[in-house]
Amino acid sequence: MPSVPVTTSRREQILVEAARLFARHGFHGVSIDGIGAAVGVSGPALYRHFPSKEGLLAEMLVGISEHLLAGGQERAAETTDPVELLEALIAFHTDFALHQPELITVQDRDLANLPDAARHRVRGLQRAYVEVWVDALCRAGFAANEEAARVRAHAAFGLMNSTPRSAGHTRPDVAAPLLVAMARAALHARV
Amino acid sequence: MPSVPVTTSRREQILVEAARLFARHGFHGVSIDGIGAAVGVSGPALYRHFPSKEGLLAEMLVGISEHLLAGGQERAAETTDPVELLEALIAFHTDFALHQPELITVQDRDLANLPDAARHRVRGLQRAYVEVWVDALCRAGFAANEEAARVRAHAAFGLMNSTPRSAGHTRPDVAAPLLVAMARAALHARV
DNA sequence: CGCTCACGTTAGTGACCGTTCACGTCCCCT
DNA sequence: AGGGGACGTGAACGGTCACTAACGTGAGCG
Repeated sequence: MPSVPVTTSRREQILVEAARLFARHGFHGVSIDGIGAAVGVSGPALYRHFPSKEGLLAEMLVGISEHLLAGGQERAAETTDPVELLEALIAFHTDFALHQPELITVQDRDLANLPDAARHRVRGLQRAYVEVWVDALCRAGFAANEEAARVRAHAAFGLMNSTPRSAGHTRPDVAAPLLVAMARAALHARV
Repeated sequence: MPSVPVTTSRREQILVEAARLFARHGFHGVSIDGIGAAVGVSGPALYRHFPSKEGLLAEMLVGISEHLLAGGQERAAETTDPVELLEALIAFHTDFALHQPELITVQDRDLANLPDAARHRVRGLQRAYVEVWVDALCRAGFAANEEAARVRAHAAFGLMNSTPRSAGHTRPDVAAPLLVAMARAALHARV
């Protein structure tokens, strides 16, 4: 019983291939026909599955934000000790960044291309995810105040999300412990 | 005698405003007319100063890469001790990222939109800049091999380049020491 | 003065692209 | 059997946009 469904629906195929293309060429650098071709159908067939090109992007980015927030909240619910929680958050986020580099890339490059409603939705989810980190950082005593905690959290994201830049050259199993150690050291660092 | 020229040429105006617009909306999300309007002329006047929209982007990205490489090589020439050199590189890069967040954003988001020749040029310059860091990291004993050093360097860039995400909310003079301390800790971290 | 050249302007033009339309096909369900 | 819905196709449409063309203007200068 595999953790990934054996029969990948057309919808999911489209989402996966679109993510790859968006990551490589940017939202506006990819055409509807291009996405269709990548999944073996052509052109306007996408409109059987998504309301528009922007709607496709919206589903992608909302999905990512929800996944991250859910993972963060799950760890926060399981772990009371803030230092331990940070450790779990680092492991979770690093794992995601290493296994889904395209999603990471699209997430912070093409947010601006979302229609207003979806963009606000994603921003809200992202803010909530950041708050999980900020709360842990404050409770752990690693940040003087929330502003500093936010800077630290974003810096850690930047660090862990660097994988799309150095991956391809590097196997995930060698990069992972390195990134985890670096993120931990950065978050613990006294200024 | 100001360090910034009093009379900003039209060319420079265009480069500055285009950087702001590209950072906010992405290369394909900004029209020639939009750039013109931002500098008070309209539309195709740009072609008096740049051969094409892609040429404008090329000049921008090549300029950034050259600036970073020059700064890195300068520090490397002045400093023999590798740990000290890393300190200088961190200060240099953090300062750039904090004061030019738009350039940082465009640099790693719109590389793919360059024509082939310019893109290879920029990639070469970036590689050379990374090599300055990799060399220092290896000599300092902070990385087991060049592969690990490259991962570390990219992770540090991601950390320092996070400023566009958390800036706007945060004054540079409070973020700077924090980012420097985090980058140092991350680079020194034992795995 | 009159030539030139740097710098603008407005009005096209051709290409691309998101989206819609009219139509076909195959499977499922009563 | 047959009807309907899910899914796909190719053709057309409308808008946007990079880029070009034709033209204007004013400053430097012999």
